[in-house]
Amino acid sequence: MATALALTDVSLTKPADASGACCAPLVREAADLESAAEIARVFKALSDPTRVRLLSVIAAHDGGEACVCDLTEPVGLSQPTVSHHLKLMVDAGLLTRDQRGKWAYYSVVPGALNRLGALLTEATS
Amino acid sequence: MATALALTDVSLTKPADASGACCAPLVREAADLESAAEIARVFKALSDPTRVRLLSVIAAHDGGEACVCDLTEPVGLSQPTVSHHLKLMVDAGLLTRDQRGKWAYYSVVPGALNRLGALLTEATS
DNA sequence: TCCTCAGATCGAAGATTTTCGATGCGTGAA
DNA sequence: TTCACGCATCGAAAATCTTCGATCTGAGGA
Repeated sequence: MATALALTDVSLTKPADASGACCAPLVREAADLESAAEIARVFKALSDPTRVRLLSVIAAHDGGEACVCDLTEPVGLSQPTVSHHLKLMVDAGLLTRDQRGKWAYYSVVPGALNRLGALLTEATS
Repeated sequence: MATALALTDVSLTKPADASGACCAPLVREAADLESAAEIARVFKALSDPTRVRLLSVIAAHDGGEACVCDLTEPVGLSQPTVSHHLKLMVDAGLLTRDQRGKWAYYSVVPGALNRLGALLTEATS
């Protein structure tokens, strides 16, 4: 299985300029099996309170990035658990990991949340 | 516990016209424990491929609504399983249920997906 | 080289989810 | 009233997820 199914894959599955330009991709037509699974995988990355907090803390952190040591205390979980959640979000294409020296810095993938939100939001203003 | 935590609750938690008007609510500041749990609960409703398909099929169906008998065949699962998934989405505030005669018609809550998408999308065009 | 530290990985325990067949409930028709 | 139908609910089995302590790896300093 592919380990790095980024959000770009989801948006590429259903071009925004398809037939009807009325609704959000999810609403426009019945999603096929494959794209439904891709979409669900990304939403699953945000389906846990701990991961929502991690994403939020990272984004609000200084410079838009944070290392694991910055994250264990805010969420009150062990280091292996935090590492596990971060890996899930990296695999989902929501976060990137950058190793600098002894530290691993995580940051939100630019545009990832926007692309995910566009799946849900109608095109009509 | 409250069974009907609709999406409106989520958006009310963090008013869009807060301090900084730069980013999406999720990114603006560290989400507290309570709102993170609320947000995750709604995303969890979309974290299963079957539920993504159900939502999509319902929205694309004639009149924007569908009964359970219309949904079992597209997703290829048993009637109790489909009923279970639909109940989860109703509880999450994504669907409404309308019983008419012997049939129960499900439809997407107007604006629910838009509000959810607004959580992810930056305010700046 | 050796030690320390940050973080990933490895089992494993417990909780949650997904799914089904069986059954109960309410509606409308006979 | 009785029957058939649509759907919800009820266990229960299997799969998946969350979490942890223990351990491994890799980088930097002494």
